[in-house]
Amino acid sequence: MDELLQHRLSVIAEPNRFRIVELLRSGPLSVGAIVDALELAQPHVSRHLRLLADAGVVDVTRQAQQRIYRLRPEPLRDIGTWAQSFAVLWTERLDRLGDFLDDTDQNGDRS
Amino acid sequence: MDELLQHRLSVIAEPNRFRIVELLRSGPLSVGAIVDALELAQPHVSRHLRLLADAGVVDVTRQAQQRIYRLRPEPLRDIGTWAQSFAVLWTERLDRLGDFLDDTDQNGDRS
DNA sequence: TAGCTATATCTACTTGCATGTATATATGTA
DNA sequence: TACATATATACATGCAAGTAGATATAGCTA
Repeated sequence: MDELLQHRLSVIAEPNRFRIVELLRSGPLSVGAIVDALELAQPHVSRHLRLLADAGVVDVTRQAQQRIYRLRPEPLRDIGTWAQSFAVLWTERLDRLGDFLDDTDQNGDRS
Repeated sequence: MDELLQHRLSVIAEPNRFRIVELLRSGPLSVGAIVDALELAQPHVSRHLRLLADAGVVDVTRQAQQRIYRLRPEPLRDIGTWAQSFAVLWTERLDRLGDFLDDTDQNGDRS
C-alpha cells in the first residue's frame, strides 16, 4: 500500500517532472504550453507526462489535436496526509527527545 | 526554494530510503537496528542514512559506539504543506473542470 | 488529397546512483 | 596493548532512467 505512495513520490521527485507538477498546480495545461514554459524538447515533455500519467499523478483530456494535462488531487492529498501524519504527531515529543539526546550525548542503556 | 523540497523528495523517494523513513516514523533507531529490520548490508544503510542526513531529513546523535538516527519533523511538515496546499484548494474546482472536459471532449478555443 | 500542427513513440547513448565488497575509524573491554 | 563491536568511507561495477534526435500518428484545414 505504501508501494504506491513511494512510486508516486519517486515519479514526482524527478527534477523536470517536479517542475511540470509545479506548473500544473496553477491549472491544466497543454503539452505545448508546458514545452514553452520549461524550454524542454517536446518529446521529453511527452515522456515525462506519460510517466506522470501512468503513476496516476495527472489526467489527460483530448481537445482537438491538443492534450490537456491536469493534476489529480488524490495523489497529492495522499502524500500530504502521509507527511503530516508524522510531523503533527511527533513534533513535540521529538523536539524534547532531541534536547535530551543532545545533552546526554553518552549514556549506554539500549538493547 | 522549491529546489530544497524537490531534493528532499527525491532523497526520500528512493525505495530503500523510503523504508528507512517509514521505520523511523515510529521512533529513533540505531544503524544496527535498521540493518536488522531491513536486511540490507550495513554499509548500504550507512550510505542511505548519510544521504538522508545531508538532505536534512534525519538527525544523528552519538551514543557510545552507536549512532542514533531520528526523523526531523520539519522536512515532512514542509512536504505535507506543499502537497496539501494544492489538494485542498483545487479538489472541487478540478473535479468540476474534469467533468466539463470529459463531457465536451472537443471544443477548440485556445490561442 | 495534401500539408500543417500537436503530440506520441522509438532507438540509441550516457550518466547518475544503488549495490557489493574491502577497509578504515571510533569506542568499549579485558 | 590487543581485540571486539558499531559505524563510516572508498572503490569498482552494473543497471535504471534521463536525454537526444528522428520518425510516426492523429486531427485540422484548404
